[in-house]
Amino acid sequence: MPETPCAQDLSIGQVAERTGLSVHTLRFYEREGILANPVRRGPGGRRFYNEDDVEWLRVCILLRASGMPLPTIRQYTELVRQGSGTEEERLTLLRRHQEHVVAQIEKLTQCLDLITFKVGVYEDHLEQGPAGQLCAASSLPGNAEDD
Amino acid sequence: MPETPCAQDLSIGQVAERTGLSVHTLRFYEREGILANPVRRGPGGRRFYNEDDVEWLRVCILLRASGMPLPTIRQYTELVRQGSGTEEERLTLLRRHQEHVVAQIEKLTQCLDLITFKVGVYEDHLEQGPAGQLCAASSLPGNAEDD
DNA sequence: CTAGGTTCTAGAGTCGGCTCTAGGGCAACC
DNA sequence: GGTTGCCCTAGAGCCGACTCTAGAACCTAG
Repeated sequence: MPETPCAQDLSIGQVAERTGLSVHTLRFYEREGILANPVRRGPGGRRFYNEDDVEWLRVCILLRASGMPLPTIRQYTELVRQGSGTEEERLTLLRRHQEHVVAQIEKLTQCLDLITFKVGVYEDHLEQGPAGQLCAASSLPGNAEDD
Repeated sequence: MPETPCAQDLSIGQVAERTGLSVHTLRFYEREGILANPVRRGPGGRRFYNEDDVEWLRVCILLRASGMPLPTIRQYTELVRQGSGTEEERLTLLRRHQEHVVAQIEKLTQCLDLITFKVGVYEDHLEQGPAGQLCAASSLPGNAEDD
């Protein structure tokens, strides 16, 4: 049922601009059930969004950015769509993801430590023997890496 | 030129065990040029690895885990294979990745903040109205999310 | 001597997450 | 009335990183 678009309605292109997603991705997300409210359609079947949709998308983008897979986002979206009564489940889902993100940060911090260590090693190495290979045997055996 | 395997040589299966990669992935990584030294072959064309290879793989796994794409790992591997003289390039590559990881951690920390906030909101909500929906209008309009 | 386990190669398949194409509609401007 | 520009659908294509299959060789134990 195509409604008359009102002032604050946004076209898919405008939403793309505001969210940084492509129009392709917006349609794709819709197919994937990632939109909290069903998209209204204007004449000619054109989608209309509002600011709430944009807000919701921003949340989804953030969830994606933190590694939540689309199926999980859909699950969360469905819970929200079902309205009150699903709060506990939403909480559970968010908590699980929270743990996931914490774990990711820990892992990355670990990696960062090693990378930073390696960077340090190379910096020292380049400071000490800047031009040629003065001390040839210092770090040869294949990988100077392994310590 | 199949060499005689010596005591510390490891089969692909043993390396898989030690690294947590599958044998498939090990062969795949080899094809992708991710191994610092060329894999030696025993009779029947069987691969033999040593502890250094395992160490190198562990580094690669860590780089992967921190989001370095395989082509970049290959690039790094090639620099290492080329030996001394490429230290500056390796440093540049590692520094770039370092920045990347730092940015990732920042992003994730941002996401975590929002998720934690949301978790808090739901916790409060569930504490206040635990059983039924006593305060029906408190968070209805589609997404209780948008603030 | 056979059965089971490990390995080999080349190449196909999978999965997640987009991204793009073809083919068409509608509206506005020149 | 043609051109430009945004929009539509259905479906194909792509990319990264694996993951698996088929068919065959080898080694070891029973």
